[in-house]
Amino acid sequence: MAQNMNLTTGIALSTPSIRKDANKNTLRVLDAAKKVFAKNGLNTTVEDVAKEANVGVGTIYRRFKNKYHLATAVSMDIFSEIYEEQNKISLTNHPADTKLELIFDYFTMASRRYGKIHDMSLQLMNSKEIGDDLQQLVTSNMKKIFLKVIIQGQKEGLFREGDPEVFQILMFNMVNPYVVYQIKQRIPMSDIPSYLSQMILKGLSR
Amino acid sequence: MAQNMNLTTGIALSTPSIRKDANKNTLRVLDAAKKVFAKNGLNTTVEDVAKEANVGVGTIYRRFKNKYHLATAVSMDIFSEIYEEQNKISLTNHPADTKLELIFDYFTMASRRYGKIHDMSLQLMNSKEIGDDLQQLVTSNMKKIFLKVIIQGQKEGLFREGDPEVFQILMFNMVNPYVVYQIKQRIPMSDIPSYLSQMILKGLSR
Amino acid sequence: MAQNMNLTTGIALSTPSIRKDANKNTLRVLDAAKKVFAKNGLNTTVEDVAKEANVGVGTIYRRFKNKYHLATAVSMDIFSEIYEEQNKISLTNHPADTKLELIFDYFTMASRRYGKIHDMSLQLMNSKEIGDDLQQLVTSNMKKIFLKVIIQGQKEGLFREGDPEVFQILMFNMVNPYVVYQIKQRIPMSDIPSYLSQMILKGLSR
Amino acid sequence: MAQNMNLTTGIALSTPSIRKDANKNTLRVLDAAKKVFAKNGLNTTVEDVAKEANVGVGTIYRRFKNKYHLATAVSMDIFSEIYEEQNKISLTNHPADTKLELIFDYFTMASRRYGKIHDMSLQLMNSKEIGDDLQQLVTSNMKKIFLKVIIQGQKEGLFREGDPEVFQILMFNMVNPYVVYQIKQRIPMSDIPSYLSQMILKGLSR
DNA sequence: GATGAATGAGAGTTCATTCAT
DNA sequence: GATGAATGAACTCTCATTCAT
Repeated sequence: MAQNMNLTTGIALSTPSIRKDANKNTLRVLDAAKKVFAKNGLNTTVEDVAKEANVGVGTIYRRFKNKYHLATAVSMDIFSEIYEEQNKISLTNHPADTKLELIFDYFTMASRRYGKIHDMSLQLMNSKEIGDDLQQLVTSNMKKIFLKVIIQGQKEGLFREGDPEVFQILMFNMVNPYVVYQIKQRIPMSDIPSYLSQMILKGLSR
Repeated sequence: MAQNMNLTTGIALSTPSIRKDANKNTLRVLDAAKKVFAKNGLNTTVEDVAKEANVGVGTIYRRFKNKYHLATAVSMDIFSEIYEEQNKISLTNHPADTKLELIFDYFTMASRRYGKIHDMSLQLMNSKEIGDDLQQLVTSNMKKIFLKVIIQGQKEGLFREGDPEVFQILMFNMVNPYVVYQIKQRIPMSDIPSYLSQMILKGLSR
Repeated sequence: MAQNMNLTTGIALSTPSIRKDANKNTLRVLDAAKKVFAKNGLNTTVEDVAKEANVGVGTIYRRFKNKYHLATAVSMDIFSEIYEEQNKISLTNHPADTKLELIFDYFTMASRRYGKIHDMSLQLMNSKEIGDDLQQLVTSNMKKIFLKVIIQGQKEGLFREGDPEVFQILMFNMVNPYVVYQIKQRIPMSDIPSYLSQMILKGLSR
Repeated sequence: MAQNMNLTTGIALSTPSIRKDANKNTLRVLDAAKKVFAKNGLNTTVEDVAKEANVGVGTIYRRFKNKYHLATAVSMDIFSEIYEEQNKISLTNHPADTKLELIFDYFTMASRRYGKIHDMSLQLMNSKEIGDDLQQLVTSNMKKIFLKVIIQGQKEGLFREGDPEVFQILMFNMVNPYVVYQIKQRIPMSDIPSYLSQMILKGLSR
């Protein structure tokens, strides 16, 4: 339980989703925060969130220890969402390369939809003090999916040998807001996932 | 060739001065800024830089219009350094794949050495208002090298077809501080470049 | 009879005083600001005001967008007060010359009592960007009273012909802190209003 | 000598004009300062003046003790200029009312031409610490002319009785930048002096 | 529990003045 | 004498966090 203790007021999470057992106000705050963080990243002020959520700032601080915990919760919420979708994909019967293609397709879209949150999450994850829970979620859960598919691909003879964890890191980081932002100025959004997955699939191929 | 050879680029952003001692001070500020930005990224305060440089804050503002201009100058300085090295590599007679390997080797090392500056630079480049000069340097110069090598590789039949600019974006972003930070917790630093370049070379191969 | 009495029960202003529906703390800030601005004019620092009001600077910025808005509020508050008194006078049945005498009497006293605020207000009013509200109050309301009385006097045959607006400007500016400051070094304060009004009444007489 | 010691480096002034005996650089600074103070008032920075004068800031500080002494010198220079002209007028054979008209004519024009300097001068004169020299010039010299003409007028039976000094103060303050600024939005510049002098002549008349 | 006013540390920036060259 | 780089106190303004109601 301790390991999955969430960031708010100690509600244990049995799964990555913070939304379960969350009280109504927590959800309002979370959704509002998602909106404003997507727009402004970590520069968002707590008051902005409060306004968007139609609650007082005090309410936010009752639910979340501080601004960074809130930001982390938002990140976790979104990554949970992505995780669940990707998990579904990983459980299908497709070959590894198809799975990766689908996974990237979804990831790219999400990365775009959530604006500066992806970026923000990376910042949080790399700031030792507060990034642990997020680290946990992404590492333990999300990355496991990438890993599973990579290993599957290696077994299927589709991907070359090499440390699957490192491959996973490369892939995970290949789709980031900067990449999406820059590529979309060259080619249509809809083509981005295919470029990405081809690059990765080729990169992994023997 | 000396450590300060390439500082001209960063200095271009500063208020030029006829006096030798003034420029010397600009270098002191720039070097100090490099140090503290590497450690703290954009969260660095101007006073931190001043302390590190043993100058008053006013001196910094005499040289650089504001904090972001200073940060940009630092970024440009470092990217210039990287650029020059990569340019040398690109001018050799190696085949495209070897060149990329060497380029990534150097890039990875630099990315690691300069800590949060790489990250900071990405932030700056993607913040329209202040990132223009940096954009310019990286886009016009550095990326051109990637581009040249990619096109060379395509001509040599080593790399597959596709928009070279997009490939270049993918490659450019593939080596970033998060990747390096995470990978180095799995494998020895010295192995990172080879993983990266293999991934990319494969990714580009026909 | 308290200082604020007339603000709640007095004649309604079309440009309302900020004191209405202002909460307790806003009034504390406003009163403190009045005190220190009277002493130091626009050189006053926000922290000075905060200290005098026994509140944090943040409180001031919560109430007033910036220092100039605060200064404007102070000016408006004082001019509102003066306006109300002058308005009362203008509504009496006295002949125009008597009215002017009374109006100037009050104006002179107020100008003296509020020290550098009168001067500050002039500065604010003539600084296009921030002086609009103040401009509005003074122009639309206060000056109208002068105007009304001047026109009345012209009708009564007491004052000579000429653009009443220009007369009004001359009168409005004739009573200013510099004048009062200098005259009071020559003659007793109590004699100042009579000198002023005689000068003006003569100046207007046919 | 002490009484007329000027503000710069102790050069004694035999007349109100600071320009006499002033070295070349002092004049350059003075003229530059006149230009920028006219535009920006006391907000002008010393560096602005230095740039306009094409000298270093150090040179300014060699010539003038500090910024306020420079501002005072500028004010004195301009008032000296006005003084000299008014003095000429006062020495003619016109009756007092004509003289006043001419004096005001010139004063109004000068007030307009020198932009924010008039305002600045008033500020300086009323700031006990630094305004003494200026006070001196204006009081001892300039105001004497007003005074002389007023007394002449009283003798000629043109003006009513009353403390001439107070009249002089009223007149001196009646022409100020705010008045001119506001009136010129109502009537043509060329009409302003006549309005002013009529107001004053009437105001003084018996 | 909810609110949002109050707090005040802290950041960026300016500029009068000094002083080494 | 002249220069202008350096200084740092001072100022404005922001915003995460607290706490009385």
